Amino acid sequence: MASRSDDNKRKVKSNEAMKNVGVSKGAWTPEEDRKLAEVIAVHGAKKWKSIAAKAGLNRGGKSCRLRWLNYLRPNIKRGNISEQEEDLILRLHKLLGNRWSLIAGRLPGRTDNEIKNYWNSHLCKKIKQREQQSTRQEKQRLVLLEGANIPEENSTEQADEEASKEPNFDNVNRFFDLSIEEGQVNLEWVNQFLELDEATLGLFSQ
DNA sequence: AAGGTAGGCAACCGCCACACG
DNA sequence: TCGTGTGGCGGTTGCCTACCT
Repeated sequence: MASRSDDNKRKVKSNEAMKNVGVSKGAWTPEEDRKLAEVIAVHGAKKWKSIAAKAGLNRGGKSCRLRWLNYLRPNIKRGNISEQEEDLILRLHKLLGNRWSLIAGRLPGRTDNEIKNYWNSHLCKKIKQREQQSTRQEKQRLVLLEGANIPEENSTEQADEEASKEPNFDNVNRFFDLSIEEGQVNLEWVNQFLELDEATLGLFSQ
């Protein structure tokens, strides 16, 4: 049974579709890429709706923007994400969560879309494997502690509570505020936040 | 060789924030 | 101050390809 919100979504969707009547969708052709790049070379990458019109493209402004940012933009790197980049993505994701554009901002030549895709197709699995492994290790540890009757230093509940804490976005926002000179920001907390133990990192270098 | 399946990735969708008149 | 248009973002979809049976 479809919910009311589902119905609303469908209505919105059909309205969107009506707005886009006559607008091309799907994969971009080399010809479209060429036209888009030419117009941006002349007029710059702003006012995407007018860029689409000037290029004579039957595309929406959003589509043009996405194509430019994710594919046509100069100095863009594609594929072959290095171990260093992967490590940085993992650390930044731990710090920021799914704020892909911010993460991409710290990886020159990489796009938010690429990083998001890479995360969803590669790193997500690694994280799950890591979690399963650490759960197993924790269970083994508890069994051993129980057998030896040793009191725990830190309960799993406390650990879970720590892990579920929201990142401090005030600090995060300051870190990514490029208007602030680096020297003015105390980066000590970043170092603390990004410190992963060697065992954790070791799992990703295997 | 043909059909099925899973993974990767480009592109789209919908929401939100902001600029501008 | 309000309404509208546009751009930016994260989530999601769907196509293509490689691999498996």
